[in-house]
Amino acid sequence: MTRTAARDAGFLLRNAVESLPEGALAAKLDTGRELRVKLGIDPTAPDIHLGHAVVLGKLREFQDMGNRVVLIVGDYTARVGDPSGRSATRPELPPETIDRNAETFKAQAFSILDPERTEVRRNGEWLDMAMEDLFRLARTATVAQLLERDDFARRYAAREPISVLELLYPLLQAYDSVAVRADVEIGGTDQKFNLLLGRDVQEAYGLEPQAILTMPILPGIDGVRRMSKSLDNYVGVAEPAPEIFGKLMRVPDDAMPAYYDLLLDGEATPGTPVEQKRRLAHRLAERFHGAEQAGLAEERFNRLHVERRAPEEVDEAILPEGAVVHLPAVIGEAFGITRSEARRLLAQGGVRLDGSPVTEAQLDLAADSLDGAVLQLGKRRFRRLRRAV
RNA sequence: GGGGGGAUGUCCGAGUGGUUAAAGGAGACGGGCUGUAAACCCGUUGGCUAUGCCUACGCAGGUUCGAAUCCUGCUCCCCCCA
Repeated sequence: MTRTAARDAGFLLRNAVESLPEGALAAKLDTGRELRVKLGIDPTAPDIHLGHAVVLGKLREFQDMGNRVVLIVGDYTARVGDPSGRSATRPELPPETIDRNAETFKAQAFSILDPERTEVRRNGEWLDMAMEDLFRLARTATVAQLLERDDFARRYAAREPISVLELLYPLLQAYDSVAVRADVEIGGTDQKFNLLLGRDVQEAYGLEPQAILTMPILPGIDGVRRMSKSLDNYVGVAEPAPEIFGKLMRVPDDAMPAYYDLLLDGEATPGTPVEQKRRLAHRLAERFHGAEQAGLAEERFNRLHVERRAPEEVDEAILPEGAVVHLPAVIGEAFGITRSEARRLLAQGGVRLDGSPVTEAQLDLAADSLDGAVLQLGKRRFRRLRRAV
């Protein structure tokens, strides 16, 4: 074993959960050849978020050591739905949605990965196989083995439905490893079972089994559950800088260390919690949008939440026609909420016009008086009103 | 093939003929406070041409003055036996 290989392996493992089998990763690195490091992502939602960024960041490290990343866009497996960590069967997605997501996904992934050392593949290339080939694949595992998996075991015990299709999912993912001849496969800890199964299946197909590497799961901005689009607790890497900044400012204080560990490489975190969080928000906004945008995002945040003023740039909303307009209707139109919601917000003092709270008594207003005014909903939703032309 | 259980609002989950737009919780939103869109406290949470009206408890019918609650058919799900 060369010292470089051992050192690289140590570096790669520093913030990982585990790599199996023991020593396999170092041995692969020791071969000195360009390794094929696989990551599969199902484009069930269009955006890459910080949870993905953790794993993609790890792949980038592999690339920087001269290895090749094989990014598998699971256009085919997305139609099955990964049951990992799920308590229920996923809804089916129409193929057009999957295609669209896949494209956005690829583009966003390159904000982290080095395109020169990345091979992007869609697993529809090989998973759209003949029944005969599926038989061969299906023979490589038993039902008992598949039911070993945590989530299956739990759902089975709780008498919740598990479709045969879902049961098949891990095998399909495993077959990806065969198809691309992966040397290493990366995933979150929730992927451990699938990753390990990849080894068995590769062996069954006469290939050298991959080493696996699992990364911790990044908590979402609720600080509790995993970051995920469907739980709506995510920060997308393609979101505007002010969104990234603001969302990160609301992660609970005690979830901050996880973010620092996994996204900022365990960088030291001096200062009070607010200062730490500001730095976290700034650094990540900067990573995806550059220093200037990050600075502007922070200024905007200060303006909104420290100084309590409207931002400089406010989207416009057109007033309904007529000399007199009904405020709930204006609010509803401008922010895309129902009029009933607008009325409730009014009742709760959540609506301001040019900074002053609006009371329920003033529901019908002259359109002229509203032209150019800034309508505010809560602390952070603003629209500048314009008369209909 | 036989038997049993279930489907409730964004989600989970009460409710078995009448103050039920439907308990409770989660989430979300608003307000207060502040060190942040943290924490904590309070409130709101179907829609609307709004002191009222409309829609809603898997789907379609029916019984009744009145149904989420009873009956019939259908769809889907779960369990047990074979």
